[in-house]
Amino acid sequence: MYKPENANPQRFTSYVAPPQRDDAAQVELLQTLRAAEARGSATPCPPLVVRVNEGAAVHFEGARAESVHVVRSGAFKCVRVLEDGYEQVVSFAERGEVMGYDGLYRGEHVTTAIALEESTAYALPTRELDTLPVRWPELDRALRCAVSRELVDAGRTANMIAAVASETRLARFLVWYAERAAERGESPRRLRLRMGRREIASFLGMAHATVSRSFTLLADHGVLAVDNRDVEILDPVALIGCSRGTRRGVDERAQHPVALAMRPAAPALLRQWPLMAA
Amino acid sequence: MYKPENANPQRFTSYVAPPQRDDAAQVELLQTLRAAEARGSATPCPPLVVRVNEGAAVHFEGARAESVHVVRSGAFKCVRVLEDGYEQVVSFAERGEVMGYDGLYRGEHVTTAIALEESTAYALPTRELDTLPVRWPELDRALRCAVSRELVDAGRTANMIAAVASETRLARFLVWYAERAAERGESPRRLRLRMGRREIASFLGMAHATVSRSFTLLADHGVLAVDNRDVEILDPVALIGCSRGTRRGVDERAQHPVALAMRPAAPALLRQWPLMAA
DNA sequence: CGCGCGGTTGACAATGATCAAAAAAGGTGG
DNA sequence: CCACCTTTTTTGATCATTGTCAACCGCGCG
Repeated sequence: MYKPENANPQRFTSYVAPPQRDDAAQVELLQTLRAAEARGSATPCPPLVVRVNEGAAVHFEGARAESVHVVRSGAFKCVRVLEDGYEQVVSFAERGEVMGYDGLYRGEHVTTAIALEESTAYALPTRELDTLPVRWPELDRALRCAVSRELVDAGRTANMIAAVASETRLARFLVWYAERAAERGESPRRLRLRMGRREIASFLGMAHATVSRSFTLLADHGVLAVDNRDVEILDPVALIGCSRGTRRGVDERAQHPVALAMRPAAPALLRQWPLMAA
Repeated sequence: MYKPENANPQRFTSYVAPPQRDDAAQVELLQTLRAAEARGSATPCPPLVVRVNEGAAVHFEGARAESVHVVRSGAFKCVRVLEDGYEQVVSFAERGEVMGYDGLYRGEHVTTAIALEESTAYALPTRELDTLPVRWPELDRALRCAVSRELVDAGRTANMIAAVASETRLARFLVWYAERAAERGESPRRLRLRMGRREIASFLGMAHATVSRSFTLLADHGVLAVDNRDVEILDPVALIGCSRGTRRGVDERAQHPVALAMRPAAPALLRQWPLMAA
């Protein structure tokens, strides 16, 4: 999915506040990583908090992996710039998600983590990761869990990209995004996308024009109400149906993919989806 | 990428040897996880070793995540079965790679790990993961590193699937596969694919017919010698060129993608590729 | 020997990438 | 507040790529 139009890699001229030790952020960090029991016991290592504004990066592809980051507020995209300058979005991260853990393997970050808006992140020095379990067992456990979640998301990402139809890809993306919103306690129906069409396109492995088209297609069928980056899910059942991407039967050949997806999805799937509870 | 032809999920009738504690496997496990310094210090937790033959699974999607697995020998595929029965291959794992770590997040495995041939794996009980750092620091560190590697691979996977041209996808897959072979000390030029065309297709998000076509295409151009699952890389430079998937310029429109990829790749990229050393 | 399976190849329709341009949104300065 | 610029998004038109269907081949196995 190379698009030469995208050939100007972002220049990181934006302001990056120098990281500072922040005692008050201790409990926060643990809570952010959604460890249920965040005991405020004293730890010898108050976390670093980094503040960046839109377009700035907390770590760079190829740079020594000195820390792993946890999103505290805002949103990030993790990208790799390919040889021809195309910016491949590998993942999106919001509150509670880990970025840069993949840098531990070789000691170099393999992605650049760029803020999509004014954001903050915790920085966990990789040096201190070895001793973390003894110094702060709860955090260690929470971090493990968060990394596991990254792997889950990676699998889902593959699942999104691998889908045949472009509407299916977008539908899966939206379902995923809505679930994440629900997990953060936000509305799973009224979504505010933190990223542009081009970034969604790069993430899903398609042309940005096709992303746009898929949005309008779903909107035309009454599944979504799209207002730029504000997306409202009008018909969750249809969206899920579309995300399931069932192949058309031979006899249904003439019909439209989206129309076909309108038939109700499996009840089991629906029940476990937060959208349906709302 | 749904293919109804693939709608018969594997029946797991194959033999699975009951796991057994194996004292002798202690050092092995550490070495397998490629920790440089594997001290043979006594640990209170001799690893479990599981033996499976082709088609059998070490863990199932949806089952309680009681252990994380590390491949000791052989090869595995990690799959998710979608609602319509299509088997999506999420990852391939060979010696030293971690499977099922994504199960920690929810306590349930999200993939089924199926052996592609007669294989063995270590099972690390998730219960013991909390105390692992104190009981066996080296292993903990090695495991962290291996998990990090999984994340790196996940990013590369996305990179493979997201590529536009089918030959590019396959080329990236082969480059990745060759690098892994090299890391395991095997030849990076003579590859034995452990998986079938259909599994490659599912992994790369394309139709199996297209995978087959891409193989023959690369073979016709002298890049590969393909004999079923035995693939020899005849022209590494061309393969890398193809994997870089540079878009054709406007004037080169008439030429064939593979032919265009024949031009030499960036020296920096080549130097760091194990193929070129051989 | 026939059967089934995995792989290859052919033909065809259609999806989506690409090129291109218009329209909308956001930001800046008068 | 409006004109003006840039960026993002939408929409249009065209054509190659690839998914789909289907036939065929080679191989191992019962």
